[in-house]
Amino acid sequence: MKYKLLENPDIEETYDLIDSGIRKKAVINIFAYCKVLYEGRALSQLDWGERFIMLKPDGSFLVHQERKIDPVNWQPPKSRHRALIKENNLILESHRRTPKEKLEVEIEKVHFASFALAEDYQELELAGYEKDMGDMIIKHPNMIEQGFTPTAREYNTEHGFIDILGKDIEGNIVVVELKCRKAGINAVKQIRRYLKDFEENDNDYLKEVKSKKKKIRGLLVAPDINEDAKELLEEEGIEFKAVDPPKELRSDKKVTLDIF
Amino acid sequence: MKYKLLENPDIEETYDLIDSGIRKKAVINIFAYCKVLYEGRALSQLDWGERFIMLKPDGSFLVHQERKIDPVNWQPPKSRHRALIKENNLILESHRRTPKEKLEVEIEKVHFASFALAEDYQELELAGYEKDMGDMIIKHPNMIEQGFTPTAREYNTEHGFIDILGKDIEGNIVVVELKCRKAGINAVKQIRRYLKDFEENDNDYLKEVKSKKKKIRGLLVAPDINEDAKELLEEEGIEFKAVDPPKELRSDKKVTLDIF
DNA sequence: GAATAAATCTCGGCG
DNA sequence: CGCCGAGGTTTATTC
Repeated sequence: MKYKLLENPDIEETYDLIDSGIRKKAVINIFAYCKVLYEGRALSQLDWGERFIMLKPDGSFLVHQERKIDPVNWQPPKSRHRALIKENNLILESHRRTPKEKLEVEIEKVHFASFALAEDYQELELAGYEKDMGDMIIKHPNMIEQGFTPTAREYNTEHGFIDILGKDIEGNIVVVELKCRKAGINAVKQIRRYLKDFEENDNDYLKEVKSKKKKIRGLLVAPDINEDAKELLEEEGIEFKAVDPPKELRSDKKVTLDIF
Repeated sequence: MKYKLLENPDIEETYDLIDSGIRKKAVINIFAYCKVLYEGRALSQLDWGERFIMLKPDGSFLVHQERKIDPVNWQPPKSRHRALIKENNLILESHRRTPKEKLEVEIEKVHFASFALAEDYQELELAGYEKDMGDMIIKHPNMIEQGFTPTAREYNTEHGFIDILGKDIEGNIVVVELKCRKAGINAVKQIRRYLKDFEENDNDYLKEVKSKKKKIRGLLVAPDINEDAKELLEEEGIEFKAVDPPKELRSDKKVTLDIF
């Protein structure tokens, strides 16, 4: 189930929704009449009122009022949430170890609530960065590996653009994803998604692969990779090549929209 | 209508919901497959993916992914939003003048969308602040006015706690609201709400007022007050008394939960 | 883990 | 409008 939406649910229905939402690692959204208590790096209280509550699968917890960009109360990623029913009210608790802090939301009435599994493989790309790295690799394809030949740039798939598409020395297709900073797990998920899209969609490359018995390789190119990403990488048979971004990367440049 | 909730709406239904939500000054929440472009203090693009979008009536605009407490893209308060339909996709635009910046969200598919008018009269109360001011006034009630006598602290009403309840020299009831910083319009709304709650609910104070033909006065106590607040204050017949918070306010103190 | 630096920092206050 | 300072800053990087 991709999402679930409840209008005017009672406390128990909401409890079940939150509980299953947390287990599914979904994003939970609630509009409710509530009261908030925070104890940790500071101590604060927010009396009864109607707010928007968001629980994210990374352990973030947000309570938004109808003003401001920042939440009025929150808990950072990696916090642990749980729900419980006390005296016919719903209590949402979020804890963190270091520093020790606790957020407690008491809910009296829920207007609507939902959980949703968001498919999102994209990271925000600030202008200029990946672009510079791509330029460098198009210019010097041997940086990636001996005999690599780029065939397309920003190749469109259903879920976004493959940074560089190319062939290796044996004629296998290579799907290259560039990151100018240490690659995280999302970069690997992104390549995995592209490989899937690529294999599911008919295209000239795919015909060639099938007819000539060639492989499709996934290759992540970044200055470094973190532990989580490395694990998934090996699990998925995706490769990694350490490449530092060009040095002028950090220089201030005038960027305009036309680079897209 | 307090809120409206649409499941799996088409682009035009969503457009109508957003349009009326903005006019009603409601908070709008959307879960959708979208793409984001930002141009302003920086330049960024976020390719297609499923995200949570929130538009607030103060002009804030948030795009949340399923990680982090900060939005991946946003626009600050006082931005101007509008929706339009282009080639069967829904476009949400948000502009700001100084600095000039623009956020553009292109939406292809909406899973669910809502607007909601949140009743919320409370501001976050950080421990120690109002408390210190209250202590000072309980100790020296003449600071507020000659002959003022506190009768209750944190007096409970339906919509929160009245900071100090007391009597003036003529025996009229005084509802006192404390702010340790410059009071805004919300402080006045809060007193107005308390006065209403107080008058609607039976209690001993109210009986006394009725039997002895006394008045109920609203009094805002803060170091200063802004123009908006002053206007509403006079309109509502609520009074204001300038009082600076105690100087030790900023000192680090050990605070515990029992102060609430 | 702690320490450090950047951020479309945000938010409030004051001139 | 601007600058300045604080924040439960958050976030990523380095050690």
